[in-house]
This record gives sequence, structure tokens and C-alpha cells, in this order.
Amino acid sequence: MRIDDAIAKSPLFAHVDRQTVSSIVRSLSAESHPEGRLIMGAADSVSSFRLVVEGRVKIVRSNSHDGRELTLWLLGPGDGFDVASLLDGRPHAVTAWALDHVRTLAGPMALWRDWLDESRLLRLAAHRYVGQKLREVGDLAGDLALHDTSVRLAHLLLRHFRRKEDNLLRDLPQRELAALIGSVRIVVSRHLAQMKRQGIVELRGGAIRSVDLKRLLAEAESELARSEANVGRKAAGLRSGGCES
Amino acid sequence: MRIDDAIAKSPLFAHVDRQTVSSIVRSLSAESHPEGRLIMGAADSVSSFRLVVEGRVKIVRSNSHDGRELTLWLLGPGDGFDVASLLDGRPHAVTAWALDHVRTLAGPMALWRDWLDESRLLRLAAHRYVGQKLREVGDLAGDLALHDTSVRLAHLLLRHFRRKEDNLLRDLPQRELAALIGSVRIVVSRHLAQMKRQGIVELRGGAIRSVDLKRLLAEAESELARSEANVGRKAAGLRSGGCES
DNA sequence: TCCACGCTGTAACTCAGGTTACAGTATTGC
DNA sequence: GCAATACTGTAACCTGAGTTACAGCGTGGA
Repeated sequence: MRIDDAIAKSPLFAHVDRQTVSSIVRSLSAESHPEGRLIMGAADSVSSFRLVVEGRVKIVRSNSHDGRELTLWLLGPGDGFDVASLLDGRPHAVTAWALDHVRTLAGPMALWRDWLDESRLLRLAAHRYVGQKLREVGDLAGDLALHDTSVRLAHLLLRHFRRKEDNLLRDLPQRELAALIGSVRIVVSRHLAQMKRQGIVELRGGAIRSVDLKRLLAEAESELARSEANVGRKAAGLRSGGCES
Repeated sequence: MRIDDAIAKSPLFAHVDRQTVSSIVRSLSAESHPEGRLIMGAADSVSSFRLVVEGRVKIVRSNSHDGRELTLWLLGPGDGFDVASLLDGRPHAVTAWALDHVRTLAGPMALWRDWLDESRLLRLAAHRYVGQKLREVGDLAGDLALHDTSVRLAHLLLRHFRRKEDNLLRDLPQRELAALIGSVRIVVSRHLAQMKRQGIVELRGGAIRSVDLKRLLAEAESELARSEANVGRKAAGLRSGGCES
């Protein structure tokens, strides 16, 4: 069964015996979601448990006022939807959207909780999985508070181009890249253009073709250099304002 | 035993039978940390499991370059230290600092994992606890990306003044408030001064004495109003630049 | 083939908020 | 009491980055 393969190699089921995985998959029902569609709102996460089988899903917090949004997690095949509710089955103020045509498996949350109680291996895998997701969102918060947009963009690219197999970023529009670093499309475009000029990334028709990992890493850690440069500029008494009346 | 009381009413042990709690507490050893001291670095979280008994602890991500920091969680009595490693026992790039004189209980992580396997009630409580912490950091990331500092400050105050019993913010210096909303001391001071002028908060000697919850809530949701005001200004053709050559 | 749509690139403008600097005010230890 | 320390208040300045506006490009449907 093809679906088993996709699911079994997911970190959510790492080292879980194949029999358990199969019985879990069999008791879930398949769903299909067209690109751009809302898959799960806040309330749904309480009652149902969902897995991505194919396609990409973004888990998003959005600002009700101006419509801006932050993508907390970008999910691919094998990922579970709302990690917090995976453990305690309570609602969360996030929504899930299909970035591609997405196939999922869904079932009642109560069933998931039963499996979690019964299988120690599943528990170990789920704990590790949630721990990982928790670290990811902690990293995101740290990035947002401590680094400016160019560094955050560099971090994003580094994370995804370091390991070849995961192409979750493949062909995402700049709007989605921006949501992943808590910024807006235009700023991403600006920074990508500059990186291109510096030869750090290679762009072709909007898509990112390749990145120079070494120089990207340098860019991500360039804050010190940049702030020293600023100090230098100030010490030299240079001004940049254009207001010479 | 006094410590049992403090621990038993913590959400990490909610509804866990008293006997289990007692046996956990008995097998941990007490520690004492002076104010301002580092309690736990990234590496420690792997091997040891820690609980706050008395005092406040901040869990922090910091920027190695300029020394700025973001407080991910503010812990009080009954809280566990690194939620992610509570589940999977892996390291996390955060550090824990004593905000007051802090007493803790500590033990080997392996012991904790054994209890987690043995007690279903403990598991339920721990799952709920980690879920809550995960939501909190998701909220924080959303706040950082989607709201400006005045709104984030309003959210912080709302969260902590809504329920009387938790006085985790009590007497914290503005520097720490700033770290909680991913900003700097001076900006917090500015916004507090403005809120004071507007009668939203009452300050006395640096400390926040009381807040007008209703108006604070309005402030937290005022973004729409403010952006409409900006649109209005622009429509009226007003300019604020001072460069008239 | 052509139009419509959604994407990207770029320029000009504005402002929130980070930065530096310094003064005022508690609190503590001696 | 007084120096030392650590906190808060305020002002002036500067920059990163969000906003608006618009042009160019590529693809898919009619």
C-alpha cells in the first residue's frame, strides 16, 4: 500500500512497528483539497486528527485587521497538522491552507489519543516530533525578535537547501516566502535581488535555482560585520541623510 | 510537606494522584539559585529535568552578536524548565535565568521519562502542559510578526492582569518586559508613558500599579483604527517630512 | 492569437522603533 | 549621610522595512 510507505517514513511514526502504522492508516479516511483552499480552521483541530499524504500545507496565524499572516509551519507528506492538539486535543488559533493540491488522511481525535495510550513506540515518536515542532516555532520567534529580514531570509534558505531531499520551498511564490519570515513580498524581492547581485543565489523566472551555501551562511552571520560597519561609519562622521537645505 | 503542595497544584501535575507526585518530588534534589544567575544552559536540558519551586525563571533565546534577547517563557512555581526536552530529552538552544532568588528541584531526565511511561495521568497532564506552552510560543511568534510594539505590550499586560492570582510580572524591570515582547527598554518606557498619559495604566515608582483592562483591550485592538487614521491623513494630503529645500 | 491574471522587479516615500545620550530617582551597603 | 548602583524618563537622531504605485513577463484559457 503506497500510503503506508509515505506515512511510515514520517518522523511522526519513526521506528513505530509497521503493523501499528498500517492499522492507523486503515482507520483513517482519505480527503482531497484543491490548491489554495482552507483545510482546517481553529475549531476543527479539536475533533479531528489529520496527516498530510501529498502536497504542502501551511499552518498560519493571521492578523484579522490587515490580513497579514505568519506561517508557523510548512508541512509536507508525513506531517501531522496541529502539533499542539496532537497531544492535548485542544483548539489552537491557527488555520491550515493547501499550498498545492493536497491529499490528507483524517480521523477522529479520540482514536489518535487511544493509539497514543496504547503504543509506547508511537508515543516516543510523537514526543520527538512535537519537541521538534516546538523548537522550530521557538527558533522562529527568536528569529523574528532578534534578526532583521535579510538574516531571516538567509536562515530560511539555508534550512531548506542544506538537505537536498526536502524541496518544500520549491516554486513557492515570494508572498509565501515572506509569510515564512514574517515579512512582505516586496522586502523578499529586494533581498533576493541583492543576493543575486552578490552572486549568493541564482534566480531564474522567479524561482530560486541554486544557492551558494557557504556565502549564504556568511550572510546569515553578517550582523556583527554590519553593525561594526555602522559603528565605523558613525565614528568617521559620515551622514547619509539627503536633506541639504 | 510544603513542596508537594506547590508542585501538586502546578498544571504539569494537574489531576495526577498525590502518591505519584510525592514519589517524584522525593526522588528529586533541591537546588538554590541566586538572582540573576544562569540556571541552565542548552546542554544541561538533555540530561536533567527541573522544576521551579519558588521564584521566577525566564527561558531565553539570545542573539550572540549584540546581546539582545527574547524571553520565550516566564516560569513560576510549578513550571517545568524546558518543555521541549520534557518530551523528547533533546537539547534546545535556550538558556534559563533566575529573575529572583530561585529554588528548584532537579533530577536525571531518564527518571522523568520513566514516570511518563508509567503514569497515564502524568502523561495527560504533561501533554496538556506542553500543548499550552506550544500555543504560547506560537502566540508570541504571531504577535512579533503581526503586531507592533504597543499592541504587543498591551497583550502582555492583559494576559497578566486579567487573572489576579498570577503576579509573574510583579516588579519586573522594563528591560525584562521588553524582552518578553521582543523589544528594548526604551520603547517600553515610551509606550508606558503614553498609556499613563491616556489613563490606561497607573504607574508608581517604575512599577505598574493598576491597569484599566477595558481600555487596554481597546488599545490592543486599535490597529484597525490607527491604520484608518493613517489612510485619512494621507487622503487629506498631509505630510510630515521636514525637508523643505 | 490575444487578453486576463498572477507573478516578479524597482523606485519613491513614510514611519515605527532601535540607538545614543543624559538627567532624575530609588535602593543598598558602608 | 553618602557614594555606588540600577532603575526610569525623555529627547534627538537614523535606519530598516512596510506601503503605494507601476511596469514587465509568462502562462493558460477563450
